[in-house]
Amino acid sequence: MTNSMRQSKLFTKTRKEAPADEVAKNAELLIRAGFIHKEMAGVYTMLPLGLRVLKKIENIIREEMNAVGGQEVSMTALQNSELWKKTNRWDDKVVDNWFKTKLKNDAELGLGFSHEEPLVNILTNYISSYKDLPLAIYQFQTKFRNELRAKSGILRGREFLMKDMYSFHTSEEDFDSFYENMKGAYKKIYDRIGIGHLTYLTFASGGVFSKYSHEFQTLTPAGEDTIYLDESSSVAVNQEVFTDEILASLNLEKSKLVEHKAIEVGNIFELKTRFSEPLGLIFTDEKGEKHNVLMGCFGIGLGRLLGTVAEVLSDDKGIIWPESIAPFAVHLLLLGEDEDVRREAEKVYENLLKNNIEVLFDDRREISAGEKFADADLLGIPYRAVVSLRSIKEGGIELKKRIEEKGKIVSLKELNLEVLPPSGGKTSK
RNA sequence: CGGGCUGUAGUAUAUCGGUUGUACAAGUGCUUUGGGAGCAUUUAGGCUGGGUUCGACUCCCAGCAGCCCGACCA
Repeated sequence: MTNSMRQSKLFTKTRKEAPADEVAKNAELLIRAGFIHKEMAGVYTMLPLGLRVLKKIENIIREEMNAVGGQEVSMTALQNSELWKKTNRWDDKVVDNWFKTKLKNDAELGLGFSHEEPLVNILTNYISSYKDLPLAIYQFQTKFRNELRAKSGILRGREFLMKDMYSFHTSEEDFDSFYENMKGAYKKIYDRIGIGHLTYLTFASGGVFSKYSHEFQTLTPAGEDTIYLDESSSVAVNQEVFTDEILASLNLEKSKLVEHKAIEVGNIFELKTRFSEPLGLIFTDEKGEKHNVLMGCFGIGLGRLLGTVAEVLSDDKGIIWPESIAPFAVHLLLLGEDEDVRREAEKVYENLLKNNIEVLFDDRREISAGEKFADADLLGIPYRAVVSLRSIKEGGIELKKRIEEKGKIVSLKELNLEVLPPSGGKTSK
């Protein structure tokens, strides 16, 4: 990914009007700002700016997955139906959101909505002893889900990029300790992406695999889920398991819980031997006895995360990207047609480039100052640096944070110091 | 999948059973340049297929597409 870009060369353009066919704020803002393009209902293309954000989210997740010992792979979207028949997940009555297709010879294929089956199948080639375990394997991969109804803009699509990790263990104890590590890793991800303060660990239904699962839910009225939050302990319960029995088991008092709408931004759960058994993923222990491998599954939808940030971190003028995932660190604006001012702005641009600071340079001619400001607010890049006759007269560059009302005049040197990425916030061990 | 609503230019909208109007965007020229500029000029539109009618973008039917509510959602 290039470090910088001239806005005059960027093929996307901002729009003043919201698209008529989007009601969700996340899609409305992301489309107006030119981050995404709607291909059809629930299917969105990533444009240059959106892709930059997505890649940054991906890298944050990758760092945290590697920190807990994850090994990255990339599995196929096309799925062998035979494997899924062995686990009884091929039938449309069992999994109703399959996209299926056929080879020329009429053999049936699926487009993966999840990847337990192929990964377990791969590992039967490599795991035979307790010495081969534990393992945690993950990927960033496009998932296909034939949703009956796509909705909420980019939050619930039919095709989306997902990080899915699968873990493999010899014992419940080993699984449990890894599961706790993953809770921590997920928390770090949400903190680093800038929605940690709104995101809560939530008890949810366990579906067919186990009694409960855990979701990470980000509070916003735009959410599809309803959760009940205990603010003192920061623990929440999804409406789907909101029963007296479960509240009691979690030591939660019903009267203290507050109802919220929330977006599910992550889901972690235990698989036990649901897939290792039918697919024959077996290890031999120290005594020479054979057992099915125990598994866990850990998912995060990246597009949904991007949409959640747009939904939650925005104002009436546009998006407000956190520095950690902003498409660029600085939005440099050149105002006016004065040649000296232009030379000065070019100098600032070159200097930021040299210092490896990601900058989007609005060098466009024939665009009014007001329009450039409106664009800057809409795109939501954390720092706005203005070079104009006025800023030069006042002694330099006007630097303003997206979240602030007023800017200040800084020198080129001060600009570099100010916009350098924060040193903290990297992966902690 | 049940229910409801909607399809007019690249975008957002208006009117109309009888030559579709406007704004923004785009092109050209001039002016303007600190909060989505001005003047002039040009380009560009009725989802698809049937039906009713002298005549359909408008009414009717079907299809397709989109949105909303519900159901569903490892």
